[in-house]
Amino acid sequence: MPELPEIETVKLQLQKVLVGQKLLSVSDEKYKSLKYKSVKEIRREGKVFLINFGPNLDLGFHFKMTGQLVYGGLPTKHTRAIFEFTKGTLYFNDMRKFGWVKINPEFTKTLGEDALDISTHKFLKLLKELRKPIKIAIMDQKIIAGVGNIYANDALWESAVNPRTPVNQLSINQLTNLLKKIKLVLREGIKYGGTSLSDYVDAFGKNGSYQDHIRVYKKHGEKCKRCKSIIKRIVLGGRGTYYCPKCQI
DNA sequence: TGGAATGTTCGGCT
DNA sequence: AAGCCGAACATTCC
Repeated sequence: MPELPEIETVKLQLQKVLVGQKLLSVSDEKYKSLKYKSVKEIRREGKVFLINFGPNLDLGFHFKMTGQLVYGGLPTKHTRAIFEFTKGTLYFNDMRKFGWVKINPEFTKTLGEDALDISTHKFLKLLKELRKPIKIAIMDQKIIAGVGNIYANDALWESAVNPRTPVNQLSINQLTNLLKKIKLVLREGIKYGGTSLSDYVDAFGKNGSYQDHIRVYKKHGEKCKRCKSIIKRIVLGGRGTYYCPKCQI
């Protein structure tokens, strides 16, 4: 469950059911130090999901491409870790095995400020000297944390900026507006419970519905919702990139 | 069959 | 230094 809105959706759901519960059993020895401890807090840092069991004791999950964190039900063919709490069981499923589950992951220390929280001032300061394409910059987790391919494509379409434009060629106004649009599409993603195009399901195994509101991601060959030109696909930084060649200059 | 897939990291080249 | 590219991770789907 890849990007910020999907992790945030799971976070909001599990906050309601997991806080206060005691961890009774774990599927792997490496998590045994958490046994019989209670969940103090659930939080999200960028695309990382964290369960806190006390001072400096977090269980962190990264879903990478196909991870799922499902509360209740039964294990599946792709279940990689199981955490049994007093009132229910949490399954970490990951078909492609790129994801990870770690105690106190160091990875979170490398993350930039959260995409939903970063100020315009800080965003401009971090970006304005860069010469790399704007899409690469906003997906760089060390710069801002949480934006992945779907929402990066859609935010760039919303702000009418070409994904390939070098950051230092964008005006202050364009960058300011882009940050607004990044936050807008992320909030919309959360509102719709995330994007379920392939593997993502929420903490109760249900699909999100942002896929019904996507602007350009994977829409190549279709008409732009703004100007009716045909959406184009290119590859940028090794990732599929979708944009309107007419209104995203 | 080949290519692509919501993420991240690493090595190598310019 | 900064940026770019391809490969790697493992698996499925079209």
